[in-house]
Parts: sequence; C-alpha cells; structure tokens
Amino acid sequence: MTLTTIEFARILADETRQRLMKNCCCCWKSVNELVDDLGGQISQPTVSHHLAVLRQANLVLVRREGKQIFYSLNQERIASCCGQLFAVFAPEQQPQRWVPVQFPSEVEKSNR
Amino acid sequence: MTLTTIEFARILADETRQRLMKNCCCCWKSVNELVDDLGGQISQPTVSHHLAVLRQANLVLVRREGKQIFYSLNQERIASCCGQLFAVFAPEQQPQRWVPVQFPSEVEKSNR
DNA sequence: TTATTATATAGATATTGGTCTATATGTCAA
DNA sequence: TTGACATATAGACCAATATCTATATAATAA
Repeated sequence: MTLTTIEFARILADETRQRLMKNCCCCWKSVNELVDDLGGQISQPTVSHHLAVLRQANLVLVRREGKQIFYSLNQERIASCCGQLFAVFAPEQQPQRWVPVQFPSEVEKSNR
Repeated sequence: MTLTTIEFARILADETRQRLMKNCCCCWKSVNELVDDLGGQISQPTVSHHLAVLRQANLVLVRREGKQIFYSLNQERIASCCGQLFAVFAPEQQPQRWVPVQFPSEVEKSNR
C-alpha cells in the first residue's frame, strides 16, 4: 500500500514525470492539457504511460468527466513519502522536533 | 551548488546507493566496512562508484585517516533536498505551517 | 450504426546507468 | 625502495526503462 523509498525515488527520477507532476499540482488537468503543457516534446502515449505509473503508485487523483480524464497530484501522498525519506535519511535533523502550529487567527476560529 | 529535484531523485533511485546511505547514516564507515555491510553482493569498485556519486552531490561527508577513508551521510543536505521536494510537490500540505520548537530544557541551556 | 474525440495499451527500439574486471593511485611499514 | 593494503578510475557489458508508432478501448454525437 505505502511506497518504499526506492519506489518513490524511482518514480521521481524522470524529468518528464516531474514536469507532469508539477503541471497537475494544485489543479486538475486533462491528459490533453498535460500533453500540451509539455510543448509538443512528448507524445500522448508517453504521457499516458507516465500517468499510469503515477496512478498505480497512488500519487495522482483521477476523475472522469465525459470523454476526458482529469488528473491532480496527490499532495498528501507526496508529503507522506517525503516524510518517510526524511525519517530514513535525516533522522537526526530538526524536523523531528518540529511541531504544527496554530496561528492566532485560527485559534480564534476553532474556538467558535 | 544546490541539487535539483531531478538530480536528488536520480541519486536516490538506486537500491545499492540507498543501502549505502542507510549504512553510513548517523556514523562514520570506511569503504571496506561499507563493502562488508552489503554482504558480499557488491564489489568494492561498485561501492566506490556509488560513493563518488554521493560525494559529488555533497550528500556524504568525507574524512581520511591513514590509508582509510571514512564516509558519513550528510543529513543536513538530505534534509534540505527533502524540503525542496516537499515545497515543489506538496506546497499545500501542512508542514509549511510547522515551526521548529525549543523545549523548556533547551531554552534554559541557550540562556546560559 | 458510424464518425469523432479522448485516452490507454502493445510492442519495438534506443539510451541510460549499474555492475563487473583490470588497473591506477595513494598511504604506510619494513 | 619495495611490498601490502585501501580506495579510486577506466572501460566493457548488460538490463532497465523512456520513448515512439500503431492500434485498441471508451464516450458521445449525428
């Protein structure tokens, strides 16, 4: 279910795949939009191939809408994988001592 | 100077390299010790090759002692690279709102 | 149905990079 | 200086994989 650090690194270790990931980070993009974003350098089947890799690793969210299929980067999963890298390869670094913080404005809200 | 997310991912995307990284994380190991840690599966030149990759990326600290050369994982650099991954591929996740924390015992120390 | 558009899959090819053996370099002791 | 040990480099080989073209599948409209 959860990716190993090897699996995660292998998936990230390709430029086209990273470009795709950036392009569908924080938004939903159809496959054709993603192909276009790569400026005609990469064919549609190749993009589909990379999306399949990301899909199988659960690193993208997928939604169908008519003929089109929309993808969006699964940031929660990315965060979890990055956290794992951190835990394995930088166990003595600060972030183990970091703590989530509520800003005053949020404290106010959550008290309502 | 600083690694791109592609460079970092490519370096991580090899099992032998990850094993080496784990084995010299939080301690100093000579090349021969690192070769031994891999249980005879990998030759010394191959280990040296991987160490060269890590060295060129500044992902290991190096120290000579007589005939031997000792390596130790550069956790600070790893942390920085992981942070970059996080910033690029999970910008909307929590940790941007996390904050380093001093525990009471440390506040006491740093006030001396 | 048929045509059209959107995406996925299959199979072939080419490149990248991890591994090996052989050898070079470096350090120290006798 | 020679020999022994520790590590690095060079070059060849092979397997993994990114890419392409061709084609299949899916959804919708006419």
